[in-house]
Amino acid sequence: MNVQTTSGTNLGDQVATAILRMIASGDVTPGDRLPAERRLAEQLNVSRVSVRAGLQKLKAQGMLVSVRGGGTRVAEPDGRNGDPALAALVEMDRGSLADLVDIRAILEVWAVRRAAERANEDDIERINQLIADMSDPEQDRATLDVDFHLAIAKASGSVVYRHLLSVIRSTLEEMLRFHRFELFDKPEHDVAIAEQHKIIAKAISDHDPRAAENAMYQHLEWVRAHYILAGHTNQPE
Amino acid sequence: MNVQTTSGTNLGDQVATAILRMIASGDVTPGDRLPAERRLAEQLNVSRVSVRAGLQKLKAQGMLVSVRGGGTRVAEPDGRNGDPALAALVEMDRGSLADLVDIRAILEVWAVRRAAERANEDDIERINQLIADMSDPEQDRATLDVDFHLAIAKASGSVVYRHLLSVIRSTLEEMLRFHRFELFDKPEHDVAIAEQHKIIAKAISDHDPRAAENAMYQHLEWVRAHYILAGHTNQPE
DNA sequence: TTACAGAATTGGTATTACCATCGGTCCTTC
DNA sequence: GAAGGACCGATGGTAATACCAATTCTGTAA
Repeated sequence: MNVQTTSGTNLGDQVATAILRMIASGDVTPGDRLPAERRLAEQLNVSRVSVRAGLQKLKAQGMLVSVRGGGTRVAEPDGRNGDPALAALVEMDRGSLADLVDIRAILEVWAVRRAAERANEDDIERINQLIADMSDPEQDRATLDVDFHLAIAKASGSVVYRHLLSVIRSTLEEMLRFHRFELFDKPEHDVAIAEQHKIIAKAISDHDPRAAENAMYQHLEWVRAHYILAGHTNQPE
Repeated sequence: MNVQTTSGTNLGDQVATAILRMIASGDVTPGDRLPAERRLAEQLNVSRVSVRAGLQKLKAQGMLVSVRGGGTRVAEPDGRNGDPALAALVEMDRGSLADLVDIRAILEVWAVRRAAERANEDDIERINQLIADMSDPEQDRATLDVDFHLAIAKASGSVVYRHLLSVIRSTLEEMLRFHRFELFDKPEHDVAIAEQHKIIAKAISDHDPRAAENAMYQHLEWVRAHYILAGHTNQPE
């Protein structure tokens, strides 16, 4: 096979699109190991240098993972890393942190409406299971909270949303961690949050988009008021 | 200088962080040309292969731009290209194209509300100027339409929003172009769109967030009905 | 001063070689 | 027969060298 059939200016990019095609066409699925570099070089009729250039491009985007001696595999769609450019922007302009929280909120509201519309039995079961787990004092609250929102993301049935959310979420977490925001975990808050989560879960189970949207909005407003931006204004320092 | 001082497992990543440091410290600013690959290899005491690996990582993230014979430069924070991972997702699941349009819509609604709240004199003047230009048959409609939305993005005063929008927009355009969607440019549509734009512009000028939000929502619904998804369902082919 | 030709610089590709790590095979041992 | 370990091949990572293609710089001539 000759790689020249693909468009692009340099060979590395052409190799990247060739690999991308393999993934898009389903020849290799997440978790699969793709052909060795030397073999790819032979198949695509380019040098190993160019193959590595193409692979490195995809690895930098988090689509592939290589391990020395073990091969190169297609990464799971989850666990994508954040957008470095976005992180840089937020870093340069601290005020935009509030915007990021804001935008994430409207995306979550959108997602929960979709989830109420499209959620299947498995999704609903998963969500209700998480709600039940929250009554268990043994479980870790923070993890359950994240899982709850991830379950909604999955129930929304939109890979695009899941991707955008993961990008925003990781950037958000990175920034919050970097600036040492304290997320005071008061026990009385858990009760309120658990109650809000229950309302959201019920709306999804009932397939009531309007109610779900509303409940999520209320929840996020509550969280914003009590946690992240408590005492912080929107002004750049 | 020895690059071993930086953390990381492979040399390419260490080179990348070294370059990142140069940018972060202000040694090189956007637009500047950084040292040639051979020189970097010498300075960092690694081979040119490793230098290229590091540079390619940053280039894949859109932070650097190389031109054969011209050198490698730090990219401007604006003009970032889209998210390849997002494009790949949409490519794999054509149905998510509708989601992308949907999400862009709610982001635009959010932005126009912010614009109505925060727009300053310059922003409003710019927007009204574009509205005026739309009456000029000499001007290119498509360009003006894009500029109009960009002007609103700027007026929103959120760099985060501008970044996310540019990511989504470029992916959207890439997909639409790739699948050869026809954007029928009927003259009678121009009149309707111009009218909708005027309403949006007025709401921003009046600093009326509610009205702006509403007008933008109406506009995007109209566009969706008449253009992009006309005759296309949410089913993968 | 301007215009152009040529040299030097720079990123892109190919080839070759070797190292570090992982995976599976095969042999030993109990 | 099963368990453990040594071994060897495969694979990704790094290096050195050479050459190509495109750009940029430079010096000369008009």
